[in-house]
Amino acid sequence: MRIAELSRRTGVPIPTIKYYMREGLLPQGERTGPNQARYGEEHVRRLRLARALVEVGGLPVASAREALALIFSSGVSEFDVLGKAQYALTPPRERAGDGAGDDAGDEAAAQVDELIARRGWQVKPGNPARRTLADALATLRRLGEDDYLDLLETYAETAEQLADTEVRAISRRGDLHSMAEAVVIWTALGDPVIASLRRLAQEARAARLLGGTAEDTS
Amino acid sequence: MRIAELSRRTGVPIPTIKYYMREGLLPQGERTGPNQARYGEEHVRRLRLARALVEVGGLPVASAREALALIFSSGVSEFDVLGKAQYALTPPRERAGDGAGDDAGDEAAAQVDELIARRGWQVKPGNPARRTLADALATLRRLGEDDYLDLLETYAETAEQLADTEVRAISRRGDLHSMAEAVVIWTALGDPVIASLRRLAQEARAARLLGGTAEDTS
DNA sequence: GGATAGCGGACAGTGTCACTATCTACTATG
DNA sequence: CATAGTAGATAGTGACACTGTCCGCTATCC
Repeated sequence: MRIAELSRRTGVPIPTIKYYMREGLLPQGERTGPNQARYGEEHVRRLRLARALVEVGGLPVASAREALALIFSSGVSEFDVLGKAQYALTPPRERAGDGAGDDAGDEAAAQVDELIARRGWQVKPGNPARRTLADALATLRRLGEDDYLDLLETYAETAEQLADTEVRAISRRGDLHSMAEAVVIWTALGDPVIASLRRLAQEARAARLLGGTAEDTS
Repeated sequence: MRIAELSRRTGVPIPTIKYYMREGLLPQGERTGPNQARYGEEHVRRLRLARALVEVGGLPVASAREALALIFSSGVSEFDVLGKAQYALTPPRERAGDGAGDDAGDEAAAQVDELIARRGWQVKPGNPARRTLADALATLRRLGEDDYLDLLETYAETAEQLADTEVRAISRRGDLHSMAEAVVIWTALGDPVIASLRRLAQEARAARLLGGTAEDTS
């Protein structure tokens, strides 16, 4: 198949496909001449995947490249697919702002460690989610929301349930490639799915508790 | 207080503060002369909030403005704080790509409606989370992950638990202003907190189930 | 009272990011 | 052999979130 068909089948404009190739999200097609190449089903799949990560998952192109490289490489064992995917999928974050004499950050980091230990979780010290979580907690604390501890407990409990179901579902996959793919897809797309469901459930619960009606306020 | 102190106390550079004022995230200070103004505690609080929404919550500046306007206005009843906050906090999304003969979108939208109905949730038809969720599900379907139904059920269940705890916590706040603030903060910052916890729990669960160790793979 | 630092406001500039457009030389196909 | 399509290179675009600079004025310290 040539590039026009690749574009038609995926809905991605040709210039964008070329851009993705330049950026390493897609490999070159099989060359048949100085200005001709052929693309196969793997290109279709990989392009769809790239599009999903960038558009729905909101990943930066560089992170999508990492994630795709992970999926379509052969050097991963099932023991570190997940870790590597998490590294690839977490866009780099700069150190959060250090105001004057601000120790909220350190306290939050300690709190994260404590939470992980208390739950009996085995988490690598380099997992970027530690940092993200600590940053968010530090911010919460700076905003005076220091009564977040019970909410955090609920969140952690909930996250455990999610992770349990997810890891079980993933481990049912046959081959390693399919597992890696599922890990990336669900890590990246699970976030918006969960966020949406949370909002929907919030509105429903609020309507019930506060007696609001289902009228549109727009 | 003058702008230098405002900057010092919040860690936000002066040019950025000026920019936020231009963009309506912060109101003008109380003028004391043609080129002098005074800022109060409310400015500090509002600036910290703005910063948190943009930096940690990842909101576009325009959405942060909406959310702040909601908090610091008086015309909201407790019945629609949540709905309005959700509208304000959901960055506008364009219609997802329509490839050739693609009905995954419609099917996904129907699936969302069905899920909401089955759960007995009362959700306004205009809630933007419907669209986000439908888009994500459609993408999943296009990627061939059509076995997501049981996972979705777990997610929905989980979201309900979260929402229950959250709405209860919010409704314990005294005044409406504090409620509005909490809704915005927790809606925006809850997402990264939950996402991080999910990743941490995933790694822990995976280590347990697949027998991975806690070595660093970096 | 004069030097210095800081201020508010306007406006232009910067860096990043994800594309998008154009051009050239070449190829496939009716 | 005319037309449409192609690969690859390079430059341009538009959105976004700042950031820098300048002006005329003010506050404050010696």
